[in-house]
Amino acid sequence: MAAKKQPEANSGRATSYDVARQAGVSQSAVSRCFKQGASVAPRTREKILAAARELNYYPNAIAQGLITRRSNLVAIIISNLTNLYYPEVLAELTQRLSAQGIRVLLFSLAAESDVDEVLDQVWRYRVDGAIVAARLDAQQLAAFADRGVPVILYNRIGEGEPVASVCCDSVSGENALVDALVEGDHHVFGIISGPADSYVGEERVEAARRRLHQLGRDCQIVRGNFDYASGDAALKDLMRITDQKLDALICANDLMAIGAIDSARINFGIEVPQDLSVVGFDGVGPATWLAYQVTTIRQPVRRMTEAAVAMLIERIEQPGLSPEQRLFAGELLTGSSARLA
Amino acid sequence: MAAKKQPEANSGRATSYDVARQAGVSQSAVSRCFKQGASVAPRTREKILAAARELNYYPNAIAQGLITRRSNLVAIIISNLTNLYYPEVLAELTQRLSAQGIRVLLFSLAAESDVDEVLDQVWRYRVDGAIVAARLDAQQLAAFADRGVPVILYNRIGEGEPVASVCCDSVSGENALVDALVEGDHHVFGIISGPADSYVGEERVEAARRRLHQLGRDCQIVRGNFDYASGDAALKDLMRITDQKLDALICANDLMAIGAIDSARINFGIEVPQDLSVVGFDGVGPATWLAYQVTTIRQPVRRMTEAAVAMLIERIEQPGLSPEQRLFAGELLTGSSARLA
DNA sequence: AGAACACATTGAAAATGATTCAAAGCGCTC
DNA sequence: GAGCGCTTTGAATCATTTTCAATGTGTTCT
Repeated sequence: MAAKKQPEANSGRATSYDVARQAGVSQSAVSRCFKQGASVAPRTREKILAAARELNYYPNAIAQGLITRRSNLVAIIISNLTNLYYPEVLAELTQRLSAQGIRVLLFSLAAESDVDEVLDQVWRYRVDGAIVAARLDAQQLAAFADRGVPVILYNRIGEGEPVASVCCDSVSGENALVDALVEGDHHVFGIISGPADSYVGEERVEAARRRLHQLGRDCQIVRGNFDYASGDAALKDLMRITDQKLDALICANDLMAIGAIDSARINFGIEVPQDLSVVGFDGVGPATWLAYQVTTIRQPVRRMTEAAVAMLIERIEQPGLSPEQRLFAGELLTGSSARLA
Repeated sequence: MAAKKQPEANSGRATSYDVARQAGVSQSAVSRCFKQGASVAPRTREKILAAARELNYYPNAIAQGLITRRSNLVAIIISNLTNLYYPEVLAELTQRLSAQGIRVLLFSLAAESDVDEVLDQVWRYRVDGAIVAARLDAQQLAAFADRGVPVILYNRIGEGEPVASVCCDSVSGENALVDALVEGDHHVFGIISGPADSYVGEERVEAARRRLHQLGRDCQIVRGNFDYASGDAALKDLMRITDQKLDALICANDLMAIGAIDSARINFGIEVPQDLSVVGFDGVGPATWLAYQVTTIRQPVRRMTEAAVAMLIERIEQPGLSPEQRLFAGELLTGSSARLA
């Protein structure tokens, strides 16, 4: 007796048959007992639950998934987790999905080109849906559509194909930033872009450039890659190639804005915002740190993730739903990294 | 003909039976064809692969998991994703596990007390193993052991139970920091701790306190909670309660060190490191930013994640393995936030 | 009271999509 | 034609859901 360790007869974990035997009912009764809204007599239910507790029984989600064709798994495909903006998004998404009884299968890409390799795994696991914050080409989007796996794109829209998406509006955000800078009487503009393959990066830069153009301002664009070091490097580039004295710097995200601010202050002895105004995008944690207080656009992460999860679940439950695109306006955060009117 | 959209006959995705029919072989042949090292004649393999390609067939990992009792899923349970240190760890872990053909089921906890709720799901999905960077009590650890699910604790050790773990050595790290500060002729020490329920937080503070004591130095400890704002707040507390002029500040992580540095400089006009030396722990991204260059202990994230994944896979494959504890020494990063000898 | 009926419970069995083992098939050689 | 590999097939298995028919239970009507 004392020698026997595991409570269930078999070596492994208990199955619904074990519970059924223990409770003296049929296996299907056990199944119904764990299913919401199935008809089981109160007395039977109690017996079964007692047996289940005793045997430490937990329904096998794998077997459930096989028969119901619902894995209750959602793939989250995210390109660079290290970007300070994404951890917050990821945490929000997983917690919200969890609350809906959905599990997250995480795919973190080192490079965008890995996406095909992870898709292979996405298909194999028969996920119910996917939230993607990485670049998908038309063919990959079509693959999702063919398989009837709903996708929500996060901060990007389907290029070519119509796909459901949740985005923070780059255009209105950059407009607000540019307008504020122009009203603040800035004249020589620089832009630090994101990496070439970044959707939001290109979108933000293009929006800023266009608005500047509308307002009769010219600008110098240099490429960054969203990280701190590239903000520093890009500022150095700008200082080298700009003949007039740089006045205002628009960065495609906060991290580069911070890199540029540090670089200006420390490498060039430029006062921010007195001599140079710097604005970013995202509203990540460090943007609000005392040393920076970046003037930026804060993405409404909570509302966006909430929308993404809600839209995904809707589409899992009603496959035919139209590819709605939800655009959220960011909030202009007036920090002290820019001299505004 | 043109009206027929999906290549497979059924509505959904193709199964091995569909492929078998298409290729004119038995279903088990298809199975073997997708299994590494099974014997299939070259001609048959080709026929099958062609059929599979045509039908867009991907083996159903759910069904595989059911029969093989290997889900190829590993749970990663992580307490606060927003701590700047964890995204890097998470990205490394998922990529390394991916490379080994293992998928990540992510559980992100808002509070440590949620752990029981996610464990329920962990059991249901029959994960092959788990990597946990959250507090597990003896009972929860026992539950893993009972089910034969190997666990690797990340940056914490099993309290009571012996469990496999991968840690960065707090003691040697804090010793190095304290020694450097003492040699740098500091006298009035402050410590900002982590939240009460943080394992590493307590460990680091205790190690620092003990070393200071050994060297005949006293210290004032105030509580923080690992985030930037709490570094600021804790510094304010310290300034209020310390009667002598604070000389050296030891923070349980970099984020609080950065908060304290900003607060000292901006709220109190204290020069860092001239008037106050600040040290942290982790070696996260912002620690190396130009504005901070925190003197800290950098955790060898790559080696640690590599070890965690390797240990986990070993234990999945050989269930009996002993609960090894691997301790990694961090590297002292001599920044410019502390005045050292 | 007894029959008829609605209705909640229950259990047997099929189905889900793979792996795997024993047994049969096939192409050779001797 | 027996013997020997290598392939291939058929059947059993994994743990669940779900359908369908059967059983029981209580209510109402005559």
